[in-house]
Amino acid sequence: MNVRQTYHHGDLRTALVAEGLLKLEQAGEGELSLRALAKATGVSPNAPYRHFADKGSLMGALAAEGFRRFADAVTARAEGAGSAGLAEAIDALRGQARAYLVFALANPALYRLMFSPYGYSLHSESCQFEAERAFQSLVTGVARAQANGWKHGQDLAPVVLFLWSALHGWAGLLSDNLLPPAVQPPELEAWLNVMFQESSG
Amino acid sequence: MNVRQTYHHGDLRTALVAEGLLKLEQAGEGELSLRALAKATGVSPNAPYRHFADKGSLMGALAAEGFRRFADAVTARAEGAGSAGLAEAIDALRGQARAYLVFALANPALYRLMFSPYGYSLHSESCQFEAERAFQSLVTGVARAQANGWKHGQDLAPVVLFLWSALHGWAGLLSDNLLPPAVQPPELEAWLNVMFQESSG
DNA sequence: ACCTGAACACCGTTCAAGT
DNA sequence: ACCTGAACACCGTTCAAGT
Repeated sequence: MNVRQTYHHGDLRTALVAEGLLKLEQAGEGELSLRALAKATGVSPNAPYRHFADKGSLMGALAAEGFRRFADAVTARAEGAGSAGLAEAIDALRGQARAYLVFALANPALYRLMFSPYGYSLHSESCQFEAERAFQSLVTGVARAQANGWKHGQDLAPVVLFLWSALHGWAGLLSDNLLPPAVQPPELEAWLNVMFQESSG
Repeated sequence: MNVRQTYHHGDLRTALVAEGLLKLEQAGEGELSLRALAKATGVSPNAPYRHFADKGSLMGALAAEGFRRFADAVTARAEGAGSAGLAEAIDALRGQARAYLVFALANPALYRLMFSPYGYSLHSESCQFEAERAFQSLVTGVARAQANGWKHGQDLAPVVLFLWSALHGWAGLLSDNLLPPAVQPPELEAWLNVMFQESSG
């Protein structure tokens, strides 16, 4: 993007990350190459290697920024609720679930990168930290709901991991376009009801 | 693998698919290149193009074989149960869920390919057909459980898609190694209990 | 009809060299 | 310390040519 006059870029690292986040949602992860990113920031094909050990590290930096925003989005919804009762605890947890899916569906390529099987997040300490922050926020939300009687009598861990599975799975099925052609996706609230509403309603 | 004496291979298409399925679980999707596959079957780099339009079509053929096995695994568990009652209906559905996860965790790279965001399954009609077969089996299972009172009062579609989300998500979280380092995955049955067991148990 | 060989435009990555 | 240029070993894909 930038045409550069000086020999040194100035802040190539930041520029690469910014350009990467941009291109990610425009073109998808498959199109995201080191060389193209270098070209877009007006720099030679191997200049990125002064700032990142390899492509995986650059991807890790993008994922880290993703996890930062993601953790903010998921924890923001958890603040409001005290321990007032079952309805409030479930409402708060439901809000977190909603925030999770809204983020994933608004940033599908970034979400995919964050949870990619290639383990980019292992390249970045801050990934681990931010991912843990988001996860703990879910744990807290579930624990509060359970303390008020929701899914009573089950261990905390399986309930948290089941809820996370459902969120992760729905994010993937929708944003990867995996539903059979004839299937109309339900409203988000109807989908959430399966987890959070009494079945007799 | 094969050293060939004749100019024509004989059944290159089958050989490529077989070799592909082998390499997939050995090396993962990232390592699966057209050229390497051609080399492994003892054929020139572009011989595959006589049998597949492009790499996506070859991947589609692998995914198709995956969906065939997958649909078999998931439907096999659905046969046994008549409409004897709630416990039997839930047991049957739970069996399908178990079969789903056992398949996904036994063939992680194949499962990933089948549900990859790159839409390989769109290249193959048989993918769509077999995927639909597996999906309908889930729909039937959920409908039978609902007819017996499970998740009563909710629409069929959201319940099916919620269950599928949870299965798809758990398969991904486990096989892509996405759990935070400190988190011990629960037993499969404990995880299934969150969906299928009364919370007061 | 099926396969080979050479070529093209891309990759990630490395190494010597420039400022 | 940061960047360039040329090179290497890979890709997917195409096109002319061989059997």
